[in-house]
Amino acid sequence: MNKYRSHTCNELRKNNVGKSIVISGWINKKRDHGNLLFIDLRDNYGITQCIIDQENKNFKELEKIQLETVIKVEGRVVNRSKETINKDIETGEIEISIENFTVLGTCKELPMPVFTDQEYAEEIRLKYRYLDLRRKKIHENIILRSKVISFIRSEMNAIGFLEFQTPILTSSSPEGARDFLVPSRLNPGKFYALPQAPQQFKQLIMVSGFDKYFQIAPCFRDEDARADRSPGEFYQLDLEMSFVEQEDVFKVVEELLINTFKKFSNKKLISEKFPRISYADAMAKYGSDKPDLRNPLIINDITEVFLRDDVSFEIFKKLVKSGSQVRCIVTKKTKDKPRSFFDNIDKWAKAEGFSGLAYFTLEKNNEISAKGPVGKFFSKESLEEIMQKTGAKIGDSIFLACNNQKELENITSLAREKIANDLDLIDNDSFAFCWIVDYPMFERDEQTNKIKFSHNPFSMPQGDLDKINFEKPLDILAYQYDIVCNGIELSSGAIRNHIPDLMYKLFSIAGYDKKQVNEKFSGMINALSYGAPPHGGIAPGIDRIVMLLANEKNIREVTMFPMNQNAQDLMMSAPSNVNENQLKELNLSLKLKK
RNA sequence: GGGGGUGUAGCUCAGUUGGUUAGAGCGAUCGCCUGUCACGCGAUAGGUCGAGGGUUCGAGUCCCUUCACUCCCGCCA
Repeated sequence: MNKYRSHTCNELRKNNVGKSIVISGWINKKRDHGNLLFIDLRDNYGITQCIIDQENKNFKELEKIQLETVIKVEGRVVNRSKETINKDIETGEIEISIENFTVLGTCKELPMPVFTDQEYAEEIRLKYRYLDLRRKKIHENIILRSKVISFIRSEMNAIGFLEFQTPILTSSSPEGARDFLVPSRLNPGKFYALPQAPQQFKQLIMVSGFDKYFQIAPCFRDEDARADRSPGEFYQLDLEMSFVEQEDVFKVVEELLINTFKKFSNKKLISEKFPRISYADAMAKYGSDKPDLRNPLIINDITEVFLRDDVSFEIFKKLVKSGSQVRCIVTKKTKDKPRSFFDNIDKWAKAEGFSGLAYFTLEKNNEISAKGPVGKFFSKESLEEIMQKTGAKIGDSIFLACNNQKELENITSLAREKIANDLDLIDNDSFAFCWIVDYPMFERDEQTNKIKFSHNPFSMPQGDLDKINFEKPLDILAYQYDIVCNGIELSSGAIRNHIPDLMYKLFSIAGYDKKQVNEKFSGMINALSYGAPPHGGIAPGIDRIVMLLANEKNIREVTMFPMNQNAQDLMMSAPSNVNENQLKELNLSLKLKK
C-alpha cells in the first residue's frame, strides 16, 4: 500500500466494514453539526462520506478546513444505519470514521464553487479550468472523450489500419483556411505552417505503400469560432485507404460510427445504414448540405404555380418573371395554431434579415380555399396544384418565400429548423446520420464569377475519365462525400485524384497553370507521378462526435483546455507578447495595425 | 468586419415609472447545533452597479462612446 491511499473514494462497500483504510481526495462538501462533522471526500472515482466528532483530537482543525483542500484520511470503515444510507452514491452504505488526517494540498478561497451543478460564465470557467474540470458533468465528458478515442483506436487497429504521426511543422497551403504560421530561425524570413489537416501527408502515406492509415490528428485553422467549432485547433480521425472505391470507405466508416454511437449512447439510431443524399437533392429538399434528418419538414419548389393566370400574388409573380423561384415548407395539421404562431415565424424571418415568410392555411368549406394574409391571391385550382406538388392536405399550412436560388436555400433551411423547433417536431433522443454524396467538382465564385474548386481540389471526378466534358466544368461531379448527423457536419472525404495529368487539367479549369501547380503542390504532384495507387479516405471530427455522444451543444464542453471565442487561452494567457530577443533571433519585427 | 444577447458582492441572480443608506441565496469569517448528505439556526465582513462621457435637482435604471464574454452572419476547400 502506498502512503496516500489503500482505496479510492469509490471502492469501499459493506464488505469492507471494520477495516482500517487510508483514502485521499478533495473535500467536496462539509456538513458541520457542531459536535459532529460530515466530510464528503471526492476523487476521480467517486465520493466517500467521512465522519468525525468532537471526541477526536483532530475535530477542531478539520472543522475549519476549506472546501477543495486535498487531504489524506486514515480511519475505519463503518456501517451506516438503515435510515442514513445514501442511495445517490455508490459508497452510500458505509462511511469512514476518521481517526487521523493530513493536509496534502491547501486551498485558497475558491473563485467558483466546485460541488454544484450551477452554470457559470465561461470566462471564469476557462480561467480556472482545473477547478471547472473537477465538476461532475464536464469531468465525465472528458473521460467519455478519452474512452471514445481509445475505442476508435482499437477498432481501427482491429481492421488493419496503421497509426502514423505526420508533421506539425509543415508548409503553408494556398487553398482553404488561414494558416497558423511559425517563423523559422534557421531559415530567416521563411515560415512553417501548422497543418489544417494532414491531407497531403496521408496521400503520401498511400503512395508510400502503407495501404491503410489512420491518426487522431490535430488540425489547425486560423478561422473564427462557433459553438461547434473551436478556434485554432481541433481533432480529426484522419484515415486513408489504398485501392478503394467510395463504397469501401463508406463501409469502414459507417461500421465504425455505428459501433461507436451504439457503445457510448443510449439514443436510438434512426437508420443503421446511412441514407445517401446527393448534394443537389439535399440543397433542394433541405436547403443545406448538412440537413438534420430528424426534422420531417421538406422544402418544395412551387415556382410554376406563380405562372398561372388565376394566381394574383403580384409581388411573387413579378419576381418569378425576372428569374426568382418560390419554395415552400408545409406544416401538417396546423390550421388551429394561433395567429401568433405564424406571425412569430414571419417576424423571425425578418429579424434574420430576410423579407419575411408568407403563409396560408388550406381549408375546405364548400370548396378549397386558403386562409391567411396572402390566401386571397390563390384560386381553388392553383391550391390544388400546390397540394399535388407538395403533398399538402386540408388543414396544413404553407410557408413560402420567393428569391434567387441561393437566398432561398438560405432562408428555407433556417426556416425548416425554426418551424420544426416551434412545433417540437425534432426527436432529441435519436441520431440521424446520412451521407451527402455527388458534390460538384467546381462552382462559380459569386464575387469574381470565376470557376473554382467547390471542395477538395484533390478529389477524383466521377464517370468515365475518357469521357468527361471539361467544357462544362460545373456539371462535373466528384467522388466527394460528407457525413452529417443531426444537422452537424461530422466529416468530409473523397476518393482522391491520383492521376497527375488529370490533376493538371482540373487545376487549369480553376485557373492554375502547370507551373503553379508544380510550385504549390510540389510534394504531392511529384509523388503521384512515381506510381500512385488509387486511394481515398475521410476525416470524421472527433470533437463533434464526442459532443453528440455527450449531448452537448458546445464543443468547449468536450474539450479539456479550450480557447475562448477570441482564440485566447485565459488560463495560460496565450497568445502573449514575446521579448525583443526572441523576435530578433527570428528576424521579425512588429508593425501593428492601429 | 457586421448583427443580437449578457455584464450589479468571490459565485448565481433580483433591483418597479429615474427617487432615502443597492438586496437575496451560496461562498467567506465568527458563534450555536451529534446523523447530515443542497444539514439547520444566528451574526459579521464583502459593491468603481464592466469602463468613460452626457442628460437630470437626482442615474444601477435614460442617451452616447467603449471594453469583455457569448450566440449568429461573413469565414471555415
